[in-house]
Amino acid sequence: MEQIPLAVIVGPTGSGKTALSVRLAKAFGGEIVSADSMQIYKQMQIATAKPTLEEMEGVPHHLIGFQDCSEPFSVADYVDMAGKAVREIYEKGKLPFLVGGTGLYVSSLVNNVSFNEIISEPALRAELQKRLKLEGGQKLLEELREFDPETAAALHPNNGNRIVRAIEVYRLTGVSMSEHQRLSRQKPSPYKPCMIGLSAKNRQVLYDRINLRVDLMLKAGLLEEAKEVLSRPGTKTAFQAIGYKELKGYFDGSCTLEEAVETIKRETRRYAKRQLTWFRRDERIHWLFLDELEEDCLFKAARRIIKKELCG
RNA sequence: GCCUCUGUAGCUCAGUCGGUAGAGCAGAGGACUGAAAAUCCUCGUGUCGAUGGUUCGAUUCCGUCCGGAGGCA
Repeated sequence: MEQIPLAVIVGPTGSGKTALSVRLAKAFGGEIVSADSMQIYKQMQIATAKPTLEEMEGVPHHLIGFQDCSEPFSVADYVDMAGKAVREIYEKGKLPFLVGGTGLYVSSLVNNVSFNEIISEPALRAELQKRLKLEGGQKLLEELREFDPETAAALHPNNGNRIVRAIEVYRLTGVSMSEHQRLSRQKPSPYKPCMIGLSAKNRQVLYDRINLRVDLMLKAGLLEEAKEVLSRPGTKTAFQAIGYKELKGYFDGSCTLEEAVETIKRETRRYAKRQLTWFRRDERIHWLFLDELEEDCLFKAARRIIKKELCG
């Protein structure tokens, strides 16, 4: 089976993925498919650092700003949509670029995890959540152990969400979570990925960029955007975005603007750290460091890697 | 000039009735399959301001010096 070449650019927030990927896409005649769980929303621009039209420089971008905050969205939807987008780009004779910082989305697509059946039931989940609150994680974890010892062994009693989900899966399908995971990895990936990771050797360099970017977001009108987003209905998922919920305290007077901004910066830094943890374990990634190479060299190095792996 | 308080982890501070010390925050590492910017786990050695003295032994007691805060003049 013919494999679809796929250039993948990952890295923590604030590492400069957008600028680099646009430049690469122009050099290769490519199009960009975003792998970002928050840039999908229509109403969220500034806080998600969504690329503007100018920043896109005419390069077509997919899966950005198409979803309403009040509509649910999941990895399964993502893999489905992104897979289609990648194939279309490829069939047009262009090189698809997968660019983003949501590790789960990237790996699910690249490794072709299949989420075929619809297995989610809000009522059941709500019931399990209620039980989690009343009976505690330990109790549910022991229940899970009876039909899925493998997943139970990997979960901590405090990680309620995962326990609930694992029980939900079994109740709805009669198949355990661990078995589902095995089945979802059966099909070989149709992609031939070339993965590039953008980061900084010195963590502080990345943190300085993040702090600066948050300040710029404020100047760009983050407060107004936050008021607007917070006043509308939104799903739990959409409201997880960093940059809005942290400002609630300022709006209702329980903290100063300065304190709220510090929280945004700190949460963003922690998020970047978690992203690094996620990406570091993928050995296919070629890492480039923005505090080691000038922007031009970074671009050339990335171009060389992609040429070698995808065009050679 | 005198008096009082104070100096302990990156920060804020506990504490050791003399046997070289621990919380919160910050930070670091990790996990991750339908909420993932979420959720969760693990991690604390630092000339206890400097220097003399007492002591088997001082971060702890005493003296001196150097920072910092306040009070009286």
